[in-house]
Amino acid sequence: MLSKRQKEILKLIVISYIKLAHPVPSSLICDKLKCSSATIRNEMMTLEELGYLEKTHTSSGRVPSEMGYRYYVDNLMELKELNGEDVFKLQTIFDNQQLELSDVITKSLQIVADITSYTSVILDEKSHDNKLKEISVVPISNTEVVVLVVTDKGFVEHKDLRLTDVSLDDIKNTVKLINDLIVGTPIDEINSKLEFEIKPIIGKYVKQHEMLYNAFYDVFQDMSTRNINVVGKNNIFKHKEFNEIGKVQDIFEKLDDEKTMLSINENNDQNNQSDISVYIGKENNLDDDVTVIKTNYKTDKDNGTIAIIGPKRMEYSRVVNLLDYIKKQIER
Amino acid sequence: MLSKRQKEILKLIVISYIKLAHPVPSSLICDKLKCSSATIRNEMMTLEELGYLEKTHTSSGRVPSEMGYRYYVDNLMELKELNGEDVFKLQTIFDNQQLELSDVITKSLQIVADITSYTSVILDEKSHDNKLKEISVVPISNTEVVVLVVTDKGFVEHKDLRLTDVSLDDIKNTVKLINDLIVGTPIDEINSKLEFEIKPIIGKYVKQHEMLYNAFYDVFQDMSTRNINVVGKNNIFKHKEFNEIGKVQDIFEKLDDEKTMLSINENNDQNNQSDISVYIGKENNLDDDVTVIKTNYKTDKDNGTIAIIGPKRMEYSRVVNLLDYIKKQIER
DNA sequence: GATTAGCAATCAAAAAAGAAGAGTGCTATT
DNA sequence: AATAGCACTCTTCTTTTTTGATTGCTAATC
Repeated sequence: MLSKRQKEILKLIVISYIKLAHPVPSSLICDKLKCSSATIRNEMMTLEELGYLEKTHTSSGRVPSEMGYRYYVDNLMELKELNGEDVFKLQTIFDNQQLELSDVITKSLQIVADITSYTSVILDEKSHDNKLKEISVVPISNTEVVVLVVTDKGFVEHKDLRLTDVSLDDIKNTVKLINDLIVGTPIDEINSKLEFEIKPIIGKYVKQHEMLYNAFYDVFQDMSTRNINVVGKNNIFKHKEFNEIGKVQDIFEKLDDEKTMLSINENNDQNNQSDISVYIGKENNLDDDVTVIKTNYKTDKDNGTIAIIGPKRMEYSRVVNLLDYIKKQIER
Repeated sequence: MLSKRQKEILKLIVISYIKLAHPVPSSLICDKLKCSSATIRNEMMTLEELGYLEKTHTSSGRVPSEMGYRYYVDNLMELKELNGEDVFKLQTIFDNQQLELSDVITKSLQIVADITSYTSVILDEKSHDNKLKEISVVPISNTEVVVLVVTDKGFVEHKDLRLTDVSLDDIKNTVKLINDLIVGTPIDEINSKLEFEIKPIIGKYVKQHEMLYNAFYDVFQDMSTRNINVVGKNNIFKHKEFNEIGKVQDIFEKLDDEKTMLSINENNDQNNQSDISVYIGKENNLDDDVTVIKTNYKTDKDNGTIAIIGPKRMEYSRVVNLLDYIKKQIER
């Protein structure tokens, strides 16, 4: 258990380090607390022994350890009101009634990336909980047809079919079959229905049924994959912890890697009242030198995760506030 | 006018420098030509005076100048057969009949980026020469409607409309109007027709006509913008000319900048038989340290530009060959 | 007259050495 | 328990030295 003064010192060190990006010397703390640097040094020593602080070399100031950041986030961080300017910039997005939900999310996280210099991530299940509403067929020439798939929440996907392989009638019949039999089915269950209910029937009377089946399979498959959107990647360059070319490359490659990015959504810890999770350094699967702050959102149309990635030396409270604000706004 | 031997030496220096990424010493050349290093040094001196070569410092080997690269590309480069392995990898894409054209282009340029370690760019006019084929309306709930716009070449765009603002009938009538009056119009001319032929009519009887007009305007606007697709950005990290963090950042920012990327398509020089253009260093608008090699393609569906971006020390002949091959394949 | 051998001169890059400064840990004192 | 004082450590910056690659020039050779 840390003493009150120890907490105070830890907090000041974390805050100073976030601001200055430089190991914090005892002198800097003793200015703010009314005691001498020697006293602070003693406390810093014990905080280091306890694992909350680290040194970069024997005679350097102190830097928060991951455990130190964790303690700060869990116990010391104050969530003040969101900065007025930040709110103002975001509000222009939320007030714009013209925008579709997905645009609102992207644009607001673009703004967060811009104002914080961190990197935003949006993971959404394009068609979570969407059900097939209607498939329509639009012939566009003698040799080509466009098939349009619409869900009950307004999500649309399309696919071109060439008539060299299948006849227009076969397509129309197949689509009618799908419309009759599996409209209303959730998107992620459609492909099994397609296989067991549609395929056997079209198999009988459609010549190139294999090809037709594959085309629809692809469309539905595509609809049920997750969307990954990373905004403000170039902000990575702005932080001094990533001033080494190999480091930046590493992170860029991870930001481009689907598996890694989808893993942001995985370890959902429930024990968090505000529903915003912070993963510091080794706690995330991305990179030991970054922190990921994320939250999930649910709307009647969509379901997804938004996250901010930055150096461990991140403005934790500001980012938590921003995410919280955005989450609430998009859930309205 | 360069002597035969001077050409030989320039060519060898360019090739060696491309391979070794290190100023080329006279000794390296005299191994290949049968004469002494002193002779080569003399020739190198005159080539430098003429502007084809440069030194990094007084006693360094020689590096091709931009003029040297230019001379190499215009006069010395041999376009041998495309490497069998390269062809093989690409062929798997072109042989796949299932893929849509845009996927074929993206995937083949993805492969080029992978095998060369350069960066690929695809600029396409989504709906170049596309004409409006049909607009259809799919109601998806009591409060929401999806409007689908399809062109004669199978390009699809959609837009969600909320019924809080406009009635379903108003939408249907407007769509009928558009279908009756401006189907067949090229996409990039539609918005002026929309303004002068549709807006006045709906203005009379639709309450929220402004909002409805804007919605359609947005869709068509969106359809007539150009698509920019950059593949293999992270390959930038792999070249030693970009081993400085500021340099990489610069290039990344340019690769993300629409204006800069669209400018790749601008200066079209016709005097090039093979239709493949090479812009070395200052010749391009991107960055003095890169070369851009590009070509335009035309198909019945689409019209666009593909380009490869790499260091000036680029495998010119290989890239030209690859682009030429891809261009021919997609134009089939 | 072109080519070559030989050699001093040049400069980058790497390694070593030195100087300055920031900040600590420890000890003795308040 | 808190503090003043000071030697010690280690980084960073600057300077010097060393090494090695490669050139340009001169004089000899083909």
